[in-house]
Amino acid sequence: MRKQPRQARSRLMVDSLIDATALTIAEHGLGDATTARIAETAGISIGSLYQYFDGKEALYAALLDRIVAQLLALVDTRSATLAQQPLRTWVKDLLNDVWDYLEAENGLYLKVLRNWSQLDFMRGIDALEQKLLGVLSLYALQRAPVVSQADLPARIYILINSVLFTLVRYISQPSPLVSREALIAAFGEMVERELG
Amino acid sequence: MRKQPRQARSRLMVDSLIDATALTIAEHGLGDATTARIAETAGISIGSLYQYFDGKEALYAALLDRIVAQLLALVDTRSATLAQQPLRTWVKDLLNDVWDYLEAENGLYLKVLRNWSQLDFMRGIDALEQKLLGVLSLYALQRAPVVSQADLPARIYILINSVLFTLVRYISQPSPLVSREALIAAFGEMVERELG
Amino acid sequence: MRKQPRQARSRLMVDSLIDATALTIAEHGLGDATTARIAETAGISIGSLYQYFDGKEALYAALLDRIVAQLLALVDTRSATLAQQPLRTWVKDLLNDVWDYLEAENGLYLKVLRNWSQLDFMRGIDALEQKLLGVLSLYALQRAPVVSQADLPARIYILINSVLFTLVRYISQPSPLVSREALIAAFGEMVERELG
Amino acid sequence: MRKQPRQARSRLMVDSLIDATALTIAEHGLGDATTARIAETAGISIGSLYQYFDGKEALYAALLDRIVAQLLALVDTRSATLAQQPLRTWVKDLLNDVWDYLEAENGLYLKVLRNWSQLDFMRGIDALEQKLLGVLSLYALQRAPVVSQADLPARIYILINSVLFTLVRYISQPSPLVSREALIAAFGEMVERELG
DNA sequence: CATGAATGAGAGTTCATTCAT
DNA sequence: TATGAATGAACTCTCATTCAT
Repeated sequence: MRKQPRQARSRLMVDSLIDATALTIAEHGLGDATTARIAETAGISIGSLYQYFDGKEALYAALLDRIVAQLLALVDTRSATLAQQPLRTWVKDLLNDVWDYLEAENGLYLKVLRNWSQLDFMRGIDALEQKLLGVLSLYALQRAPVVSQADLPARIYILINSVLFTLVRYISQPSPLVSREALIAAFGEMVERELG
Repeated sequence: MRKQPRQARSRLMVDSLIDATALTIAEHGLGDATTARIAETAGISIGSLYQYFDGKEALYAALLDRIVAQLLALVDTRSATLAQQPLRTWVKDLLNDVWDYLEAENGLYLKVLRNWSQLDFMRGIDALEQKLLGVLSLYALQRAPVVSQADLPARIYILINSVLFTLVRYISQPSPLVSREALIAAFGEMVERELG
Repeated sequence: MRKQPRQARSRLMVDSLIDATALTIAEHGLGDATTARIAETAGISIGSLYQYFDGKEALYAALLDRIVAQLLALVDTRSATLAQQPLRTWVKDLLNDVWDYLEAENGLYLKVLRNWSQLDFMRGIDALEQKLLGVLSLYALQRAPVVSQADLPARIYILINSVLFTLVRYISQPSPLVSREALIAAFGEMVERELG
Repeated sequence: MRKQPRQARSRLMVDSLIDATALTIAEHGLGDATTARIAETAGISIGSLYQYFDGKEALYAALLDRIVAQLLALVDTRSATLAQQPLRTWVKDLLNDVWDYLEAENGLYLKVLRNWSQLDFMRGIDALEQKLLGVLSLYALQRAPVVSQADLPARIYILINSVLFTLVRYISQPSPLVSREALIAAFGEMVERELG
């Protein structure tokens, strides 16, 4: 990033450009998301775009960062209530949060994610994985400190990836064989079974 | 495909071009896989490339088709032995097959898959999903015909997607927390638990 | 031309290729008349095309030659009767011949001529002009040997060009203001007035 | 036209590109008038060319429009004096104007017109025909309101086309049999005879 | 003689990026 | 700081022509 957006105006500009990037990718696809279109969507000139971002790649990185940050925030918000309810319920609530996030604004972020390559998608999931690993490990320790924790990370790893990828896949391309409720319920049980 | 030149030569050319497409994507990424580079990798002229394929998109589609076909073949080959061994073992064997396939030739197909956008990746998985749904449904019916089959498709859907995406993710970017054996074993158990 | 088409087979081939050239230009326009399409229309391979013609330009030249030759033949055929009827009638008959020729086979040659550039069109008209100049000069000399012949060539030049270009224009893009009969009649009178 | 950049600069650019298009066609012929050559002749980059025109066809259309507009302007300018002189003189003056226009700048526009296909050439002549039809019809009505006007449009149609096409042909490829003066004089008389 | 696969120069066009204003 | 005209490398794709079979 070329400048530190310390000023309010800068922050607005940067946010507006990331918004525009998401909108443009969602509407035209990653391949046809030109800098010109992004700048136009943001309502600024191409020249200005380059004052806030080093180029297209920086824009994409910032968008991915934002999505990850927002997903992390969802987990953070839910974390507080983990101790007060069954794991299954907590998972369901969290998944509903994520679902709502992905479907918000006409599925804006979902469309972005669908255009993303596996490569970058996976890269972005790292942080999310770390966060959930922390939250769930703590939970497991408190509830069942006796359980051998040797394979706990492995289980959590599998669960997180399974749930996340399958969720994105389902929302993108829902199967007529499964309802949203059934999917979320199944995930809730699966997590509880593995960690409970 | 534009032409059907003399059978044998043609198939060789077509195969060689699909190979070249995979190699080029693996090496340069999808965005920098130009027709010129693909033709060069195949050792032919651009003009010839266009005698066998209508363009870049046709090349990509053919590559995806080939990968899906080969994955389907793996499942088909394993299908025969499903009745003769525990589901858990069968799943492990199949996953090892897939794993080997994805790692073959320096991870060629894995690299291709990583560069693929979520969108197209999912599209290609459809056929695989159908096939496994058939195989596993039959198995479940024969083993436990009593079990309520209402949510069987849902369970299979979740399992297939969970396993497949997580597998690609892990092979692409292995976690130090989980070993290959642990992952495969965990999947084997997960499948058996859900369908057994 | 690469070979002297002395043999019957060769003549057939050459004619067939010129036919194909005309058909292709008429259907696709000059810009999209590729050698591949011409060869395909002629029902032979591209390789064979190059055995009979040096290339695209040679093909075009041959087509133009044919059209000019056929127009010349029309004049020749009519020449015989010039002495036996009023000039006006003779002109009308000739123009009807030309008109029919241009409209024959779905306006094949007309379409070709419309796609031709002014440049080549004019080049081809030269021979026609010479021929008509000869025929009409002779006529004028015999009928009115007294008339000062100083500006006879000029008049004939103007008449031929006026009639020919306007004819092609009208057949290509008929004006609702003028009927075919009116146009031909007007030309007949114009010629008679100038040379009579 | 893709953009309307700051008025003055834009018009200059657009005009300069149309100039360059004419020059390039005149020098290399229509078939070899590539966008690269046009941009080079205009002294700008290809990218800039595409900021002002949608492509080659748009450039050609603009050039044809300009030529037609300039020919129309010649007629307009001369129209004022039609009532004050013999028709024959007026026609001669107008033809001299057109002649000078076509020969200006080393015959630039003449060369362009020669390279044009009959098809497009005719299309462009439409407007000219309409204009002259108006001017001459008015003249004919005022001078000889008694004359049956039924075939006036037909006569004018023939005259305009005859004169225009023959003029272009002659300037392109002058006949040694006819002088410029003789040609123009002959046209003057022909028009007067038909409409006088 | 006939074939048609192979060639590759060259076409039109796009777009990330720069920089004078 | 904002602008957007200018750039030109790079892209996809075409097609006249050749030549081994």
